[in-house]
Amino acid sequence: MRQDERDFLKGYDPSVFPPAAVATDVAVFTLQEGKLKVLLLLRAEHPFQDAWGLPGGFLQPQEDLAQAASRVLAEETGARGVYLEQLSTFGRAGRDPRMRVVSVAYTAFVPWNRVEVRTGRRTREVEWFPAHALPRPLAFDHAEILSTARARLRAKLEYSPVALEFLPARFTLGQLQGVYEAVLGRAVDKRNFRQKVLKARLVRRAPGVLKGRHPPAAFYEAGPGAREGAIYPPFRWDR
Amino acid sequence: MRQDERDFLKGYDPSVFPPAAVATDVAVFTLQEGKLKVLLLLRAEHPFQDAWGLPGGFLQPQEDLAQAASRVLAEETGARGVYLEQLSTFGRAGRDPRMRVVSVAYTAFVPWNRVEVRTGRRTREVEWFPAHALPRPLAFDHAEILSTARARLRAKLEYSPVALEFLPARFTLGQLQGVYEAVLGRAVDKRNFRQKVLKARLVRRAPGVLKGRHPPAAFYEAGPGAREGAIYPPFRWDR
DNA sequence: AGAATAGTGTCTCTCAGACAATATCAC
DNA sequence: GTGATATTGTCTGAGAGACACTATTCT
Repeated sequence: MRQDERDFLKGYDPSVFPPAAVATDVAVFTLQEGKLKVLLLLRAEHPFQDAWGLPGGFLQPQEDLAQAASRVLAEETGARGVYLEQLSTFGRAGRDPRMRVVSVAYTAFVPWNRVEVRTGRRTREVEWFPAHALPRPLAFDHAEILSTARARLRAKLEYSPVALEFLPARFTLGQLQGVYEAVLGRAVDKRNFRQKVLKARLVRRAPGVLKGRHPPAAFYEAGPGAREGAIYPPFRWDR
Repeated sequence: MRQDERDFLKGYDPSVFPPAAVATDVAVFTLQEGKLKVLLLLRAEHPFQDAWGLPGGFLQPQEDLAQAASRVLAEETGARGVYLEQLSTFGRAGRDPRMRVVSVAYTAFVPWNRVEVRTGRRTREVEWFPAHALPRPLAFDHAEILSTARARLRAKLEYSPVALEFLPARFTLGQLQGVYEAVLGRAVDKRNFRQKVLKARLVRRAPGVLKGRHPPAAFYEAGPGAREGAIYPPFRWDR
């Protein structure tokens, strides 16, 4: 071994790497029947066996954090191809009864019915719960993670095009308005809403109409103002 | 051992906790001579010996993440009593040549001269660098952490009272405007600026004036509109 | 016919941003 | 006196938000 190689390794001392496992938890939101819902699973194994919790698991050696989150989500719930965004990291000592675990939480927003959900590994059941009626108690500090995630979602709604992530490529303005109303938890004025999303170029007309139980509604799609986390003009509706 | 205790431990299997160390890195910003600066240290040990990098270190067994960040910052730079905010977590495989390390990054914004900085553990020098003239290369992925931190700072400036964190309890409007100009990197109109911060109640008049090299400037302090991360009316100045 | 939703326009008020001249203090 | 900074007000244009009625489709 050459001198420079020895120097290189000099900084490695196992005693400076105290044991803390790295995990990831994933909060997936969707909109179903006009309500904001979260994907939870009934845990089949300890700890917190038989409690509901977020999909989660440990980081594997060669995996990036986002990859781990994506893999864990797929393994435990079957949901694939979901775009995940890092939320925050939770590492309170004692949050996992087994040992010190630091968990990097991710969130996702998906159109209802775009993800296939099934019961997976370490899981007894997988189910969408209304965000305002979660089962209690949740495993670990998952209640805290979820409340952080909801706060982030509400904030992002006002300055980013997140709302579109809940919808398929083509949607009606009524559906889009429904997303805002469900997340914000209040009604918004239809005329102001339409005027604003169109002026901001958040959406633009797409071909076709949705024939529904009543008058046909025009389809819209993401507009040029909705490019990847853009939309600086903040959105606020009514009071 | 009782059955329930055995059940409890059943979930513990060392093989599911692959070795990844948890670390923390801290990006401290300040304003000095009208320029945004970052606190860096010259590393005295491997890896990246003799390169500049952020203060950082490993999580200790009983420590919360924020505590670890605070301790590491104090040990390596002497800065104490700094309010830290979690930024994001960086965990790309290979970001540390020794082993897999996941780092939870924190940021802080401090008034120039409110922190005592000195050379500390594992450190050869500690110095403030202008944010737009950083030494290269930086250790690990610290360049990426810093650019994320700067982006976050710029965003927060517009909808939160972060700017006040760079200033002492009493300050002049000229100083406050200087913070905005340094972070945004452009000039803002003095009249619009004053009108806006006062109308938004971000600041209010404090007793006294600052006698300087020229006309005395009135002191101001944080106003009722500046309570902990509030200020929803987004700030934008000029173009 | 009735229920449910789609679609549409105007007004007011507030705020963002452009813009310039005078007073004060230290040297 | 000079240089540097403090302080002050008005106008215009854009956007937020309040507000109500008609048309369509399905049952």
